[in-house]
Amino acid sequence: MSPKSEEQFEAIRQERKESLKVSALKLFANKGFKATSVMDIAKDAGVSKGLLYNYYANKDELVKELIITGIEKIMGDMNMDFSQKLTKESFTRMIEINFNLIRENSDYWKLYISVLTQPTVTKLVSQEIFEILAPFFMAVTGYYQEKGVKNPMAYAYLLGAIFDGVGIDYIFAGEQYPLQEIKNIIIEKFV
Amino acid sequence: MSPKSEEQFEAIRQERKESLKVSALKLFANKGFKATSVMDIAKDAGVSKGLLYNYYANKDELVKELIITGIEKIMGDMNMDFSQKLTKESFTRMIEINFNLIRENSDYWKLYISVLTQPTVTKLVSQEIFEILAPFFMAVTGYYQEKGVKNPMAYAYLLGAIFDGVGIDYIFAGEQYPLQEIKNIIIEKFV
DNA sequence: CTTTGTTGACCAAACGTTCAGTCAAAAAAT
DNA sequence: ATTTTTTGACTGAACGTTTGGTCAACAAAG
Repeated sequence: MSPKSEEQFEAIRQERKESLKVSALKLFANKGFKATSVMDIAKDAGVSKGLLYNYYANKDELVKELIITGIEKIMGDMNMDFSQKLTKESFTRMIEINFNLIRENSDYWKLYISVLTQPTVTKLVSQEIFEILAPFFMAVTGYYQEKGVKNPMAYAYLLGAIFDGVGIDYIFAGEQYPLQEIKNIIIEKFV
Repeated sequence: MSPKSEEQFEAIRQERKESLKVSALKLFANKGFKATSVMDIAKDAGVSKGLLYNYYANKDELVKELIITGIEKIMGDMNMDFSQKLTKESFTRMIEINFNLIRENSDYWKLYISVLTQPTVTKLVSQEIFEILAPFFMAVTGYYQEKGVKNPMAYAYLLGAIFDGVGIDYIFAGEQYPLQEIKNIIIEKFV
């Protein structure tokens, strides 16, 4: 019936979409959303400008998908079980994994931070980000509640802010930034 | 010799430049550098596009001046005397002033953060920012050295990261963000 | 008149987006 | 085997806008 099987076409499409996403992530993270043109992305992925519009309705939808799958990936890598309470050990492990992510997955971090900053992009995804991060936030709050601190929610907010701040400064300062030492201080003070 | 005294002209020029800076700051902070057009700025300031180029060589120079005078203003408002050692009291006061700045001067913060993020803009001012922040960083490091912690420099970096992270999250979350409570935790843990 | 602030029409370049048309590959027909 | 037909991924020229930046001309004021 058809010249190629649907599975073959699907495979080709997934490959191309992935290739476009890889290029777009790299460029958005290192040049910024507005500063990256659709042509830049297509060139980097080795395809024509038109093909990008076969796979994504527009530039906005592309960045939206990038951010959401990015955060989901990071949350997945963090490998936390939100259904049960955090222990000292799992909490420490979570912090350590997060610091590894900052170093190893810095492009995702750059994109995520630039989203928090650039209001044009924020509008597109703020609700989704909030929903994805909610369980994480709840778990951390629960941990501090258990610990009996005065203001568990503020602690959770603060920890999130620290991750954001360390990430942004690491991006800015580069390899010389003392990630290890800072991680140790945080574990000492906040576990 | 001149139809108006040089002082009069200078006053007019300073007024216009200031007006353009106010508009540019507002728009850069809330729309982003790339997303804000020169026309946007001129309209907001109530002047023509051409006049902007009478006062600033180009868009880059405008944002550069904004960022540098902005950080200098914040550092000035922080009112720290770097020539002498920080005490528990002055250190606490510094943290409190910084938190006030986050709330009261959020446009400067947004711009500063977006600079750290957007590589196009970063290149323009990274050296200057580094130089302006250096004394602050040294003083904080000295404080922790005096305190006898294991890694004073890492503490200074961490405190800087916390300011950045709290600032960015406050911008993102808005008025509901528990700035006060977080400030108290920081003072409790880091003074 | 001279000087200086100010304007807005103007420009080339770059932008996101569209779409008529091309092409290799596979199925169907011969 | 060979030819024909059908498919959908893929291209790139073209479109309408918008951009950062220029400049000749004008306004205002001594």
